[in-house]
Amino acid sequence: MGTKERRAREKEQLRQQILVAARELFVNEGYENISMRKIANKIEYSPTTIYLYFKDKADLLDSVCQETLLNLLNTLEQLKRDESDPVEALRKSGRTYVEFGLKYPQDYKLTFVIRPQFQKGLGLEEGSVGEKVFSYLREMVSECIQQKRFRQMDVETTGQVLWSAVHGVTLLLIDFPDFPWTEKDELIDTVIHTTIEGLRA
Amino acid sequence: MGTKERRAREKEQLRQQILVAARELFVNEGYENISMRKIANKIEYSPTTIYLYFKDKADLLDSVCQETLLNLLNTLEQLKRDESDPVEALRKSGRTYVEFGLKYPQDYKLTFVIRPQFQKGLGLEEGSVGEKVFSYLREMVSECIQQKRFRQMDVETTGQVLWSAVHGVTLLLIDFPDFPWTEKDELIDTVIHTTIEGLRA
DNA sequence: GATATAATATTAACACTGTAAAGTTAGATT
DNA sequence: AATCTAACTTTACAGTGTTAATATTATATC
Repeated sequence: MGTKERRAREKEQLRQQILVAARELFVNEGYENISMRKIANKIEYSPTTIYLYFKDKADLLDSVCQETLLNLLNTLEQLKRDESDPVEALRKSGRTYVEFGLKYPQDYKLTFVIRPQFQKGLGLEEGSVGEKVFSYLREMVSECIQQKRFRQMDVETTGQVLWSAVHGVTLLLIDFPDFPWTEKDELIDTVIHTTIEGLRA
Repeated sequence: MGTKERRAREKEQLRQQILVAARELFVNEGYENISMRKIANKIEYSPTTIYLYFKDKADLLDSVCQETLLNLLNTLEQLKRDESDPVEALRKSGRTYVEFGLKYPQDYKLTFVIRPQFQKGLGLEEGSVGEKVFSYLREMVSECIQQKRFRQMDVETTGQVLWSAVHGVTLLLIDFPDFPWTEKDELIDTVIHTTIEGLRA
């Protein structure tokens, strides 16, 4: 009989329900302004039910962030296909990365800034989604170096330099929205362009 | 009579005492793990006394961060003097900035990541310490452009690109200490070097 | 020196937090 | 029909930021 399967499905459904509610609340009101009780209210369960699905609030955050990373990975991988020039591909990926961060600013902060504060292990372990995102970057960079479009530098270091640049501009734009930035798109393009020029052979 | 002055001095002393205690606790255990009661315990006053000196916890954080910015500004300005080559001066400033962030990682995060979450106005207003830090950067950049060592680009944009790079690498190193980074000093140098190369004329 | 005044600090309280432990209920298995 | 088990809730605890009311202390005035 399929009752066990149905039950398992229902359980997974509630888990998802919690995740959806938590993400929406975290994103709209900030992680520290959201209590387990508020999440519970939203899904119409008692607060402690959440603890049957997630170890604690940090674990719930963790799961929300895993989803965000998966989301980011999918967004990036949609690009990869149609592009012969590896440098151009990298530029586009950079833009997409920053745009993702700005489209979901709170998700981005949650994943790359808030979560590390609560969760020690950074979620970039072998086989994790985070690791896949970085692998994606590594491959593109590797291509650029192999085709001698970039200086013959360590692939890892090169990737990390690029990550620093896009991460930096993303966070600055998110955190200081009132700062008199250069027009946003221009700034993003310039950051990416400058970094890529600096890496050129 | 100097009693009024002495009183004012004493009041300022307690204010400082609170700030010192708050910074130490925030930095060692994280902003959200520190309660007003814990700060009060440390200085051996009742919790509500703090509210006579600071509007609320966010305001207290704000003041701590102002000090951090002043600290950063002083550290940077100590460099400025002895350096004829503006590009080299900029490189050194970049290194100093990142090193400052890594030396006081929690202070850095508090100032540039946590605070914006609570305090809307970013503390870069006219005449503020934050504004002075950015002015410092602007001047160095301006020098590089005027001497045609950099591309003839907008000074503001150029500064923002540099800020993105150093901010990015600083935060990544702080937030993901377990990531298999390239050797730290090498990474920092490469980030700064790459960005500067990308800006070169 | 006694008293009024102002500055400073404290106590008590409120509504809320994350979460552990124990209690309840509904459905499946025997 | 009795029992077991998984899912969920109730209750409780120790701690949170913050406000209002109160108490204490130090100074100024008489």
